Amino acid sequence: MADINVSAVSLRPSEPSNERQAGGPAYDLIELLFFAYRDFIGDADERLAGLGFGRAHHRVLHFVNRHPGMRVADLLDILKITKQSLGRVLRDLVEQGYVVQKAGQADRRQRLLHLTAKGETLARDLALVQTRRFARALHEYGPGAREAARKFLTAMIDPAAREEVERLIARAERADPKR
Amino acid sequence: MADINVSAVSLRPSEPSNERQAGGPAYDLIELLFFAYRDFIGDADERLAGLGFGRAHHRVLHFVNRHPGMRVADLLDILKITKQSLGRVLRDLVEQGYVVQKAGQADRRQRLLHLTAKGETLARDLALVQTRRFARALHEYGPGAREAARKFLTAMIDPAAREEVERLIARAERADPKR
DNA sequence: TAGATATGTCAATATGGCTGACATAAACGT
DNA sequence: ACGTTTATGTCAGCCATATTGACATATCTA
Repeated sequence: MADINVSAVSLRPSEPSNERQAGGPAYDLIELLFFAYRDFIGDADERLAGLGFGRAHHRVLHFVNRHPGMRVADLLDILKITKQSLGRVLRDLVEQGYVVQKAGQADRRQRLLHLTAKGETLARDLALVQTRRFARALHEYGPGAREAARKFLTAMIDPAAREEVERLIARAERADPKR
Repeated sequence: MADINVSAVSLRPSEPSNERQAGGPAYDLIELLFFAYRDFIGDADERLAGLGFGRAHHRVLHFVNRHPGMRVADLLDILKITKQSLGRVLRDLVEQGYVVQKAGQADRRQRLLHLTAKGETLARDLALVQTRRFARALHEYGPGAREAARKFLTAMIDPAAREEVERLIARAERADPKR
């Protein structure tokens, strides 16, 4: 592999040569993100497994909690899965009393999604263990750490999707400005 | 949900009240990490799909590339999957000439894993698109960004697993100090 | 030589994705 | 008012990737 660094991208162009080499794949970061996400997800996985739920259920709980009254189509857009895949987990969640669907008042074709009290409790529990992980990771950095993390994670998202995600978050925060 | 913030964790204890409320779930960060990881993984997914490979193949390629000569048992430990699950993807990769297995010289029961030139090329290609994403996300921060990201991601990993991951990365970097 | 270890493989099962086809109800446009 | 589009649901079947338990083989180790 003589050309190992040919198409390399400089990670820190402003840094000359002191620490580590700037070119070449950032294997360490790739690996760390892999493990970080594995454990981040693992927090919730344990709790969910006890209820017979999987990650698909978690994602639905999360987004419905965060955007109460969202349409099924919105959820499909966000999760980028098919109606059929969503249908299965949504049915589980409705049958077991975590989610309710209410017909839209303006457009009665819509089945607007809401969590029940039971669903909200679970969603919050799941979010809190994950929040605790973020809190621990950001603890030692200064006051700007949270904003920095937010900016960094945003920059990791596809430019095409970024705006949409930012709008999504802004909307949720407007709806619930307390947190 | 009267007790909504009871078990909340402060994200920025040093920050009084200026920006956002410190208590309560960090829904924004949770969501951003979800999308960031989705897109991060998506970079490689596209490339892999063209070859008929999935994420399982990618993980094997990555870790074998990073730790040449690793044992099957080591890989099972890292990936936390079963022998049977690994077996399938490993067979694919061997049959299609991305991975070779060499009997250990000390212990001939071992089937030490190596990438072929073809495998190395693919592994590097995959790593480079992901590196580019990191580079873009860290670009605007200063020279310390890479180390900060590394520290942050490390802190996101389970304390129990952290040491092992750090050892893993350190070992790989010792073996390939150039990058 | 008797275990223990490293690996491989078989059969069966579960989850969570997918596609394509089709159904229903409601809204919308002309 | 009728036809089309939209929002949703559902059926049947397929695929990838994970699981467990059992068992086989080769090799090392005491």
